[in-house]
Order: sequence, then C-alpha cells, then structure tokens
Amino acid sequence: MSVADTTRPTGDYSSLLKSQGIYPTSQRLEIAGALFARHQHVTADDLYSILSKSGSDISKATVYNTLNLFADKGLLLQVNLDANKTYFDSNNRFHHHFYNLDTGELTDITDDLAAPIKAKPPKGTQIESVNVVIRIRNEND
Amino acid sequence: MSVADTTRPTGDYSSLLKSQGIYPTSQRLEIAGALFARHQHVTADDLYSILSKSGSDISKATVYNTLNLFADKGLLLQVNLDANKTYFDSNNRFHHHFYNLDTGELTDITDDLAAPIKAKPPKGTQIESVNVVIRIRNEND
DNA sequence: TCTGTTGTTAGAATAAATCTAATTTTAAAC
DNA sequence: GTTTAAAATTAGATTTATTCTAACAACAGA
Repeated sequence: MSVADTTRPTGDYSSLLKSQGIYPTSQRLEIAGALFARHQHVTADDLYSILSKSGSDISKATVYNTLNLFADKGLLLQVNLDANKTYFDSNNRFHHHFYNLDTGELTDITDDLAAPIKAKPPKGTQIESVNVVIRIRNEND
Repeated sequence: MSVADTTRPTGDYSSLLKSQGIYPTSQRLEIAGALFARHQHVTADDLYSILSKSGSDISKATVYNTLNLFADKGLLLQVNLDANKTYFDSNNRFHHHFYNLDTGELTDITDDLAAPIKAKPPKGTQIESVNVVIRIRNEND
C-alpha cells in the first residue's frame, strides 16, 4: 500500500488529497477534517449527521460521492458487515476487525494476521484487498 | 462446527433439517433441495427465481425467512461483499472466498487459511465466526 | 472572459430486506 | 375425528441504504 497514513493532527488535508490526485474542494476538505481527525468507523449517514450538527450544509449525495472516492483512492477502508450498511474506516493501514454481534461495536484488530494469509488468486487475477472480519458475541448468552 | 455437511446427493433433507431442530415443512424441504443439491452461492432473489422457474410458488418472504433460519442454524454460510446484497453459501464447511470485482464472481478458497487466524477476542466475548474475503481483479486493467 | 470539465446538489428512483396482519398448517389435547 | 394453540406461510406494504438524474455551480486553462 503506497498511500500515506491518513490520520494527521496537523489538519493538512489539502496535500493529502492532492497526493492521491483528488482535487481539494471545500466540501472534500471539510469531510476529510471530520474523518481523519481520529481513527473511527462511520457510515455515510453517520458522517452526514456529524457534519450537519456542526453547521455544515454538505449534501448527502456529496458525502456518498466523497466517501466512495476516498475509498477508491485508498484513503479509507471499506468494511461490509451486514447487508444494508457500509462502514468506512478512517484508519487506512492494513488491518482487520472484530464485529460484536450483540452490541454492533466494530473494533480494530491490532494483531498482525496479514502474513499468514497468502492464498494464491485464480489465474489471470491479482489480489486487490484482503478482508478479515471476526464476528464475536458476549460470553453470557 | 458440530453441524453436519449439508451437501448430500441422497436428498434426505428431512433428517438434515430435523437434526438442527428445524421443522421440515414442504417449503423448507423444497428450498433445501434447491440449495443443497450442489455447492453454490445464491442471493435470496437468485433462489426465488430458481424456485419460480421450476414451478414452485413459494413466496419471497418464505425464501428470506428460510435462508436466515438455515444460516442461523449453521446449514448455510452468509457472505457479505457489498452493501445491498447478501450471499448464501450452500457449502457450510469453514472456508473463505475470492470475490472478483471485475466479474462479480464468487469462488471458494480451498487453501486452509483457518489455522493462522487466531486473534484473541476482547475480554468477555467469544468468537462466533471468522470471515475472510479476498477481493481480486483481472490482471489486464 | 470564454469554454469545457469537474464537482455539487435536491429529490426521485432503485432494490434488498424486513414488517404486518391475515391465512394456513401443524401438533397435541381431548 | 374435533378442537385449540402455536408455528409457518403469504402478499403486499414499508423501510432504508445507496445510486441516479439532471440542473446548477465552481473551476482551470486558453
């Protein structure tokens, strides 16, 4: 992965976006500011709410467009847990997830599982991403 | 995993369902017949089409209910790739998947990746399932 | 300042999945 | 065989995340 780490207390998102060939419009910078301030897992709707509450009037369509754009460019990781919801992870470093079925909580796996996962892809294809989700439950039933 | 292998050329689905505490109604037997005849990946809608074309008049609601029931009981594996679609895998033996982003094709990974994946779950939780999806692309861009 | 491209937007459209409430089927009791 | 209560099935409505559409705005380069 040749994409720079996204999380940056500096708030210099303009150069981050440009480094991935993304034109830094005001909406994109505002969204980057909300996303990359810290490691977090958000849905498009979560992010739209966060922005709205802080006085922004960015449209929901732009939130979707931007999240998909950032994910395409490697600034975000996309996590599919259920049908009907896509989570975006502002930590773009290769890692995996625990998903608590009881609480809905999504947490990063810090252990390095990457090395052992080396299945050979079918002929004529190359690996784009590897995604591990470990579903967990609270121990009391 | 204490659930029996689902794939069975015999077609004795009644005992298979009963072994998991599932009452074998005619609809459930018909659905089991369509599902477990071979290893396959289907969406609820796929399965509804297959059944309809072969003369069945099982409702879509029952297809959804039954797929979720079978998955809950361990007869099916659930695979989440995109938002907006849930795939069900009639091969219920622990395994993982290649997902071809170019063709949409979903194929089983026969290599054993399971052993190396042993992240410790957070305190008070236990692992319910481990899911690896390797997204691939065709080599020509 | 023009011009073509790219980005943004509100609201409509899409589509998967669930919900609702009525009907049917079933198992157990009589 | 009837009756009864619980479980399953059903059509259609509803929900909800996401994408689409088509109009408008912002921008870079000439």
